[in-house]
Amino acid sequence: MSGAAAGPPPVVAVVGATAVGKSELAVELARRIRAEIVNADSMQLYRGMDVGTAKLPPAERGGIAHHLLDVLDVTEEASVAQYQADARRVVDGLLTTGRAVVLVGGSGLYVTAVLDDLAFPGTDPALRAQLEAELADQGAPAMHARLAQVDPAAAAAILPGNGRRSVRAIEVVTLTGRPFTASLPVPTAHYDAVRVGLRRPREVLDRLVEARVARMWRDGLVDEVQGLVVRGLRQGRTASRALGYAQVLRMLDGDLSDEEAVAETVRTTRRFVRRQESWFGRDARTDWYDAGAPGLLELVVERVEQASRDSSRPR
RNA sequence: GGCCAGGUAGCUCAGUUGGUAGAGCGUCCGACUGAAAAUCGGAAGGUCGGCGGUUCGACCCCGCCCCUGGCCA
Repeated sequence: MSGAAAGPPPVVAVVGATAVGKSELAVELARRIRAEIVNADSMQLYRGMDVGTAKLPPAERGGIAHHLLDVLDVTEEASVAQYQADARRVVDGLLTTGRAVVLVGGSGLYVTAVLDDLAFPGTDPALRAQLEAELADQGAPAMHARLAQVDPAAAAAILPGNGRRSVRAIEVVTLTGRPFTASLPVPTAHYDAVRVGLRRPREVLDRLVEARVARMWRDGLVDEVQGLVVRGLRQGRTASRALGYAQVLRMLDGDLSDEEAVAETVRTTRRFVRRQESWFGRDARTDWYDAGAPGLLELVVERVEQASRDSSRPR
């Protein structure tokens, strides 16, 4: 034991499906390792989207600074590339001042964008709009066929029915003159992070989701959405599609009854949970923990400290 | 007790000149580079209520029975 302050402060990522308990663990962990928290949840970026995103209320943040929460207006479009730049800036700033980081969130691509080396090719709003109009007009298979002509490899990796991805690929090829990387590369770490994955049995998670959605309704999600409509939620391309928000909007339009909106939100959230597990589950660098197990915090703290010792040890 | 309508995938239901069954949702699995709480794909799953009969062959036609709902007594 040669005292503290050997290696660089740790970067810890807490990942896992919705409602598994990431936010709470992140706060406890941050207190223990004297870290600050960086949000990696695409919808918690929005100001005013609190109830429906299960954003931790300030009173429950344990005095820990939370970064990249409430940084977007509901009318602004979220973007991974923008998020990546912001998050990297925040993380680098913290590390520079010797502060540890807990990155927490359920948006898989966002987490990857921060932690791994991933460069996003540019975008062009006008071109994008034009391609999207063509997609709406001609359909996904037509766009895919077009992609096949300019970038056969990308076309092979993108399914014909997926118009969105075909459009983006065509955009990138047109803009850069280079092929679009349609398959995720073998990850190269940008930060030497400890990845803490939280999981629970499906049946448990499904019940938690159900309970969470019911609580959101009780806690005033409908009022929250009505307030956000005034601030332009309907015009917000990304925000208006958030789970729960999209369903309440349809309810306000009379397309769904109250009960149907709740049921639909539960249904789509469960689907989302499965996608999250699919995304996070394949990263072999993640250490998985049963989120319901006693002593979870100690296990995770131990893991982080061990990682710190390893990285400060001369090689 | 009589009449009518039903009984097909976990759920809701399609399925006519009789040729061993489909959809949506759910479930499981997966893809994913500027909307990612988005977008898209694959798979599993059925003694077609039961037993007989007609037929080369029955989810389909005939008979009996069971179950559900409704109407009439």
